[in-house]
Amino acid sequence: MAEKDKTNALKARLPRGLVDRHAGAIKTADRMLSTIRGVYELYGFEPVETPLIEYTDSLGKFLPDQDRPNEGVFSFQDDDEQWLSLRYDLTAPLARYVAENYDQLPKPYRSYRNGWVFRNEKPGPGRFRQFMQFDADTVGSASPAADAEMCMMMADTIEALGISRGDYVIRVNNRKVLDGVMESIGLAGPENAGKRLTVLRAIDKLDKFGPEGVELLLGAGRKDESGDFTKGAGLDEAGVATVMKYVAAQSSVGNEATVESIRQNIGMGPSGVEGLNELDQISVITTAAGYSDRIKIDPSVVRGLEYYTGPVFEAELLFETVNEKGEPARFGSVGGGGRYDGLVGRFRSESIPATGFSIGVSRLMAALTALGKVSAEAEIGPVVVTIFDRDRIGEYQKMVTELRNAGIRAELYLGGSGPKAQLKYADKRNAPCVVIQGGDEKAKGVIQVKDLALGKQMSAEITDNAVWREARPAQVEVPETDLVAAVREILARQAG
RNA sequence: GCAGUUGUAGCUCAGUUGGUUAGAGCGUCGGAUUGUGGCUCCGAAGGUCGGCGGUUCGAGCCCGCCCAACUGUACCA
Repeated sequence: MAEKDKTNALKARLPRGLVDRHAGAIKTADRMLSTIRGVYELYGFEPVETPLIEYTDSLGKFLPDQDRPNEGVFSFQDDDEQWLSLRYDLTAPLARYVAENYDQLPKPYRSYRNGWVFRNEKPGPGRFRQFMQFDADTVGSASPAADAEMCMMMADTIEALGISRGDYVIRVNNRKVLDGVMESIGLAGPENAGKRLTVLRAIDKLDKFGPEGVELLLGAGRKDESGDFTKGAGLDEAGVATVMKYVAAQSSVGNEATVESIRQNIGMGPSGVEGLNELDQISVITTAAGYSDRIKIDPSVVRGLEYYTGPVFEAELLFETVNEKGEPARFGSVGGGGRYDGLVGRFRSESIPATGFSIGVSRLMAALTALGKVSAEAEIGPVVVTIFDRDRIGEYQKMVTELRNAGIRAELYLGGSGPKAQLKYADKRNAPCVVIQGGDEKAKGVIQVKDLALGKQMSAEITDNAVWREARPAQVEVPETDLVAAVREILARQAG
């Protein structure tokens, strides 16, 4: 049975839509999170954390049906048969938390939190089944000032992360205005709910397909590039014209002009007018605060279709980059949010207004990496102490401990290979230097310290291997007692 | 879900009208150099050709079904 049965070996594989994170990505993300946290704290928000698992009904999902219990969310049954789910966003759990602790919390309650969320959907480029969000919410304020603050905080956060003004925009709209447009084309009432949804989705596609695509989706339908056909909303000509006019209402002059243009061009009922008034107020507040160049009212913003009840907003990156394959890629939306006045109220007899937004940390990080705003380069590894005489392993460990006590990252080579492999290992670890003490050095009471970065530079000029080995480039011999000092010198040289 | 494309070594890919033992580059490991990361040279390991069935004297190649991945689209609470 000496031979391993390869055909039965377990295949190491990661489920689709999930990723492993290496050291560099973790450190980069930590720095980002800390930057975001700083902005939220500055605005006066305080942290709160809820678990990854909630009762399924708390998340707003009906009981999973028995055939496909995991449609959209990852769900499972507790031992008391109650359905639990992995959270798919941070808003629904917050609503549950606020409702459950309502009496103790200050109102309005302003909080932030970050964490992993899970969606059981088909993954795609920039779309994962586990990803991180960083949310902030104000619960208990119905004022458009709360919505305006969210927009401004989003803008500040994006800039704090190193994205320049002009490379992003916060687009703002209002669900009540969209409802008003629906009414004006005769799609009011419950019997038109399905059609309204189709129209809203068509509007939402403006930045993806352009006006032509939206027009097709409002009418008969649209064929995608694989030849598959998407059925349209089937509006009549007048309806299509009204919606297209609405979508085109965004003014380059300014937010007030955009609102005015909608007001003039689309006749809508009281709810739509209320929405426009809210947009006006947001516009006034953000302009007064000096944000009018970054926060734009945009009639085509729709956002997720379920729980938003008023203003909705979306942070979009405007620059283009190329992906690994050299194709042009846009990052698009990296965050969004809106007012959800009904969500907390589901748990209570009273209605509780709330507004908030969410930043897609994973996607934003991809964008920042592409922009070169975060370093993608490997971190400096530890100093590696090599082992040349196996029976003196205690002495090598002592050197490692000495370095650690001096506050220097260091490790003992723990593998079983020879000197060459040990140097290769140190190289792969991106070690700044290695410590070497063979029998010769031991006899003299000295050690060798080799600067790997400098050695790499010097190797470019040495073509003959015998010379390369003989020269022992970038290597210094010092008394054992000078170990820490010699290593420090190399670290200082590399840092400078 | 729907549509299209693609599945050959760890990775990127060749593989002729169906014809013997399926190849290359990179990577990995080892040696030249048993005490030194690079370069060079030499060598080795690594494959049920996505799976099952069919046609055929013979299938990586042809046919059918299935699976998976990718892209688009839909959905995204």
